[in-house]
Amino acid sequence: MKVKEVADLVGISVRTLHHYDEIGLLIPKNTTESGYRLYSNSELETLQQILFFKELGFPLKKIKEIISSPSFDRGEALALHRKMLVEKRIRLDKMISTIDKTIQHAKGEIEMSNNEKFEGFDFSHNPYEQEARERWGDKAVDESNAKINNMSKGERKDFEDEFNGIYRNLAAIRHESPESDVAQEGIKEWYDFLNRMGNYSLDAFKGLGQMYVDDKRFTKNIDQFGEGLAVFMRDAMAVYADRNK
Amino acid sequence: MKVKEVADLVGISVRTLHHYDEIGLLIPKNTTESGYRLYSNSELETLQQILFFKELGFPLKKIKEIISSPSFDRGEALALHRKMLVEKRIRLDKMISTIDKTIQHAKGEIEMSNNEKFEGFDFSHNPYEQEARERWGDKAVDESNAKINNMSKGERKDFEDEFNGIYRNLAAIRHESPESDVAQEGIKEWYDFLNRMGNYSLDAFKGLGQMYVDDKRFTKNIDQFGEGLAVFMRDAMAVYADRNK
DNA sequence: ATAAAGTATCACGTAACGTTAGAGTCAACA
DNA sequence: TGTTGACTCTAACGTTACGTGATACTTTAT
Repeated sequence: MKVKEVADLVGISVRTLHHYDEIGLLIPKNTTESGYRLYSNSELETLQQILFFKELGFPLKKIKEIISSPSFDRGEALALHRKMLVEKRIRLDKMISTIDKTIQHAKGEIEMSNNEKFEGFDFSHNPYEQEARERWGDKAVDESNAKINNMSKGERKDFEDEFNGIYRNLAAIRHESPESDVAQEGIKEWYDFLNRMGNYSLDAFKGLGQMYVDDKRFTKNIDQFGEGLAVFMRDAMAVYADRNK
Repeated sequence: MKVKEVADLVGISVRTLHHYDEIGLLIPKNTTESGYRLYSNSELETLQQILFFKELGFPLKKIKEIISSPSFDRGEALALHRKMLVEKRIRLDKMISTIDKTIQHAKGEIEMSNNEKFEGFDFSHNPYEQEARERWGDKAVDESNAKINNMSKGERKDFEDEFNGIYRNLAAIRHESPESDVAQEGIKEWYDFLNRMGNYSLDAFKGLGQMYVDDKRFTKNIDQFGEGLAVFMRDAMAVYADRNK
């Protein structure tokens, strides 16, 4: 399919497709001899994913990261999309009921607090970030665990090997400065690994690091690999998060 | 209330409030001696309206026009908001069912056409424009009539006087060129008048003009004010629409 | 075969803020 | 009562996600 066909099908502009090509978000692999972009069926599916993420308020840069990640799992993404769309609908319902209340309020039928007037509006920045923050505490761990529990024995072994490998590596370099290249490379591995499990924003990642120190259960587990590793990781994770946002 | 209180309450940034002040969308009437912005309760309500319109995808410029219009009716706006939010929820439901289908499709359980893959995504530009387009045919007229029927006798008289005045003026200048200043000024009056009734986009306005000629019932009515007025209005309306978008 | 419609690549424009930067303000605490 | 620390101001440049031409080539329709 050529640009305009695609654009009309999904209700976006040709310029938008050009733009997605420019920034490397959706580059059609095929072109005619004359240089016309040709979109395959699979590229249409990717476009669908992109639009889902967009509807959920993700910036294009993030979308690119997500879908071009080798660990990107279409099925998982679809499930997440569904979940977030449902949440969005809940918010919409709240807004509708807020309007109904406001209409009554305008008629002088009921009282309304300032807080009530804005129910459903508190998208504090980004719904995804909100999700991420919810995952800070235990959710992320729970979800990771659930994922691990669903693995076959072989998969689990591979997983644990990789996990331990990263930790051992970090333990080995824990006396370096958290800003050093070697530390940042090690922590990047950790970040990438985590993002193959759950979905961590940089803020969430930073918060997670803080938790390694604040929550003694974590500290204890982590420091088994080497005394002071938790503190080192927290610092390196903070540096990593600040540098990459 | 001071900026940050407001910002935190509604979940937007302080910068956003500053911005709304800069562009004249929401200027707090009160300030402390030291120049701190102070938001009153009524300004909070205006902010609520602004955020509703924003959620519906209106650009700030349009929002400013709407809420600062002397004919802006809070009650009517709330009703419209409600309607559009419900529509948006319907679209969300479609997207959710599209996802469900896609998940099944991914499992190889069902077939899916390209069109199906994008159901719920066809926000061809702006949901508001869609509404406007729906109103082209008769809806606008119906709604205007409904509004007129709800008027008191005095109001209706004023309304008819203004209406007739505009038409008589247009009839008087119908031999000028549709591009002339005098024609464009006359047609602007008509556009403004209509927008005090319903809500016409420029495209809708242009389409309405075309209808004046296509639909003989309209032509007949309009030409009572002067032979050829319908055609003149259609042309002038098209020019006006094209120039102002 | 010639216009109309589609496509391509620059490249500048725009909307709605984000993000410093530098400086004044205010309540609270030592 | 001096000094933080949280908040506020204005000013101005940066950013995201395209919009909007301008100019030139290609394909489709008549």
